[in-house]
Amino acid sequence: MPSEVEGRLYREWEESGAFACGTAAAGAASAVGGGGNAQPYSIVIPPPNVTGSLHMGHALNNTLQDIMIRLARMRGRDVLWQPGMDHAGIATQMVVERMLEAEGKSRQELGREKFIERVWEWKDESGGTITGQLRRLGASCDWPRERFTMDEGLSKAVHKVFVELYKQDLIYKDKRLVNWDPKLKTAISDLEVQQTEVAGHLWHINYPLEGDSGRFITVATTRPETMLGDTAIAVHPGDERYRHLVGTYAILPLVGRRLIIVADDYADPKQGSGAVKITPAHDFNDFEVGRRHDLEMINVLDEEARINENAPAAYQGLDRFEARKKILEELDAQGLIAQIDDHTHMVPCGDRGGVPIEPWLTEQWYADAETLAKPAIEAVRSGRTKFVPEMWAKTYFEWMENIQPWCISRQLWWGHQIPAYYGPDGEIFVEMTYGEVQAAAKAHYGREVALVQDEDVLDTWFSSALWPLTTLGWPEKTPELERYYPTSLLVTGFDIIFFWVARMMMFGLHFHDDVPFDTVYIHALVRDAKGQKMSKSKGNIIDPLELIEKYGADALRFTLASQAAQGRDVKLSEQRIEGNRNFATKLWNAARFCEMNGCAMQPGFDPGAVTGPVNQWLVGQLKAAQDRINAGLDGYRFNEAANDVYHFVWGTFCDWFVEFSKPALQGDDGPIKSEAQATAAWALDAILRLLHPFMPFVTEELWSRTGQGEARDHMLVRAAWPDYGDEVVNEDAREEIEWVIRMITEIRSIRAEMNVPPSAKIPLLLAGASPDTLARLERQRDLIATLARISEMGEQLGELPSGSVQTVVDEATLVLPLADVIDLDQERGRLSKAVAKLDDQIAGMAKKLANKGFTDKAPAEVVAVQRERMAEAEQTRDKLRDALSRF
RNA sequence: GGGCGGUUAGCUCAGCUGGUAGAGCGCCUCGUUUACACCGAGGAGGUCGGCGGUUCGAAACCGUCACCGCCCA
Repeated sequence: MPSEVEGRLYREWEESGAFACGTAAAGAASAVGGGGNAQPYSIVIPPPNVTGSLHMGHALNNTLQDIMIRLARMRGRDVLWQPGMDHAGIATQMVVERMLEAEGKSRQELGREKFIERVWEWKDESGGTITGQLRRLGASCDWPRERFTMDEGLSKAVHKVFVELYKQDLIYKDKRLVNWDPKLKTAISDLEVQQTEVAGHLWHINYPLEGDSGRFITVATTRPETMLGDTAIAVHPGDERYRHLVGTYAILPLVGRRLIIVADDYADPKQGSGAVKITPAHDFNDFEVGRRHDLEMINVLDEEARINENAPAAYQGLDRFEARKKILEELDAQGLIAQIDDHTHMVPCGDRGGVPIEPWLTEQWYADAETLAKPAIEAVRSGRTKFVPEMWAKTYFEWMENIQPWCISRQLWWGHQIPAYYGPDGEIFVEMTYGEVQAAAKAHYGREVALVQDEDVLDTWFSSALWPLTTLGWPEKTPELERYYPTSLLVTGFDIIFFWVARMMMFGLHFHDDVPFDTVYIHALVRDAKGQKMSKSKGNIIDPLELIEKYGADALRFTLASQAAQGRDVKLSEQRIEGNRNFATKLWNAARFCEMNGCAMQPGFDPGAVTGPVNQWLVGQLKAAQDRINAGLDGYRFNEAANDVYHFVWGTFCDWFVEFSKPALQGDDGPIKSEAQATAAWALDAILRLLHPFMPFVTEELWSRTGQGEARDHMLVRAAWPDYGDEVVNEDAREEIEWVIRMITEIRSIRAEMNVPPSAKIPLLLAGASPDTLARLERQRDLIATLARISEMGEQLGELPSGSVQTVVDEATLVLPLADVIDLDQERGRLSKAVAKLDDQIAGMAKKLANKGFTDKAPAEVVAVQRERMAEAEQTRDKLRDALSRF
């Protein structure tokens, strides 16, 4: 479908208010007794970064959300899909800084205020990119409700949350080691640190023992430069080699500081020499050792990870890696390097800046995650919020139960500035308004004093943690909050369970006393066709917009949905998208066929009242497909639902029903023809509905084109989801048509194997057929004749003609007199092969049935089915053997 | 080191609560017919990673090993 059509349809949807919450589907309204009482169904979008553009992960994520949203809308629910964007502190600031850099400027030159203005300009400029792209994908968000994490209302909510948590002692300031990104010059949380494997070295360094310069204690390190901050050496308390040294001192080379040798469990006797240097200000483990032994903490790095004034002058100002080099040279010159091993180890790197982070001693703001996590853990344990697939709950628990204090301050400019003010002596004042801050300060000091606001901003995730609340208007008691919270579903990737899902759970429960969502559906990663993670450096990024351009949004959506099996990554190949584009084309052509044959929707058409077996069969098949699609979507098994609709449309409707109906449709006017037309139109209509959540564009376009005569009074997006009950199913028709399909398939197979030219019509005779079968044959002879290219057909009485090909369908033997075309040897081979195969099967089944354990213990119906199958197989085998014996 | 996934047709993967395997693509053969060659018909192709166990019965459940991947240290 050309993209202009998609664009036009999207505009029509949007302009008609089809995506607005607060109204139930027009078509479904009657079914639920009026839109006003419709049950709410809500999803908040994972807010994309303002500077972002649509990547494959977004495409998958939003396709799945849109499928559920459109489904709910058609089911008559009052649907809200809440859109919006995230200010994405670090990421956005980096983008703008890079732009400044290109202009030869820096943010420091610009100053904070001007810089933020600049970021807002950039936000206004690029912020609409991704929402435009989401529209291209077909995402049916309630756009007028779009929010941004730095909107006034949302910022006020963030402020309120900070103040309340502060007053509840759940936010506090602390001086401890943080993950410091020396490139971005900010603290980051544990989650933003990525462990990267690096092939490095393990240097064994001799530290002279005090008072005995000829003797050494050897320590091993991967980071020699940190030795400048060493304040102790630790050995294991049980380590006999060093017991006598505990409490004595070593001398730090290059610096000359006395290092006490302490006994601590942290030292692993099996690791290296068993003695480990302790740098409390630059290593998380050493920090703990330092606390236990009351060691001095010497910070030797500045904010850009250069050696600072606490180190010997020779090293000051050197970058950490230059310092390492120089230190090693110097140690080597002094003969203090005992050994160098190649050593592969993990180096912590900032996920944004990409450079190794430094554990650095600074004062930062922390949230007491442990306290906040408790109710959030309980809510998942008790099932108030369910994870799908369930496995992810384990991941959630694992992290939540070992949660660390959450560092929420960032040394950035773009974000929510921390609403804490400092008095002249550093006293902290945190209040809702500046007036209250001033009042509190005055009360504290007894006079007006100058106050300074904290320079730092909050972690981006602090505000997105409030997303389900704030987008609905919290802290105001809005009708939306009342109606749509808790939301029905959250759809997101596993990579942000910790960053986002967990924190929304904490804040939702803490501030609104309820979980933010009923169900959390976690989808997989989209990889390339080879299963590789897509990344810029690998150059294997597939751009969803290019694919949409090339194959249409429907094809991309359908492909993503059909590949979204739970618990497995999506491997996206263009070939598959092409195949699904073909599927859309197939549907288009089928609709065209219906149109050409005058298939128009009949007002008041009752699918349960059709009389033709083909029509009855189709109705039943559609109802079965509807049930499977419902089951798939209700269980979030998108792949199953997609495959079910695919097979119904292509396999059942196009391949069989359309072919079956051709004689009627192309025949004379009359009740048979008009029922075929009405049934086809009805089925196509139901197909458009069932397929709409997956392929909204092509279905909407066809819907508008198939309204013949009678104008559609609403668009498909607002139509009712099919909901047929068992009363439309006709079992007799199903059996009869399935038999016809078996007959045709069998004859076609024989024809192909016997190389009967497709143009040749051949006669068909049935031997040993029951009266029921003969009656069926009579009723369905036209279908069989047309689709299997049969000239004449009838019952075979008496002796079977020689030189005929025989095969078996149920109890009947099909006799195809093909004396002139068959190759006797070939036919003999075919029959023997078939007989041998059946013999094998029969032997297996006989063995099973002879097993007393099976007949006694297996459920009766399983045994019965087995007996039946065996009898059928035997019957078929005997008939084929009989045919073989005639050669 | 701890945890979690995966291993099924040439490729990519389905197979939900155990009853002897499916799809798409690819491949081979054929192609009459005004919906569609982005198509139709037919076909080939699998000891369901190895071993052991539970069971009347295991691709599915349990154990174990091998290999691959992810997360956390």
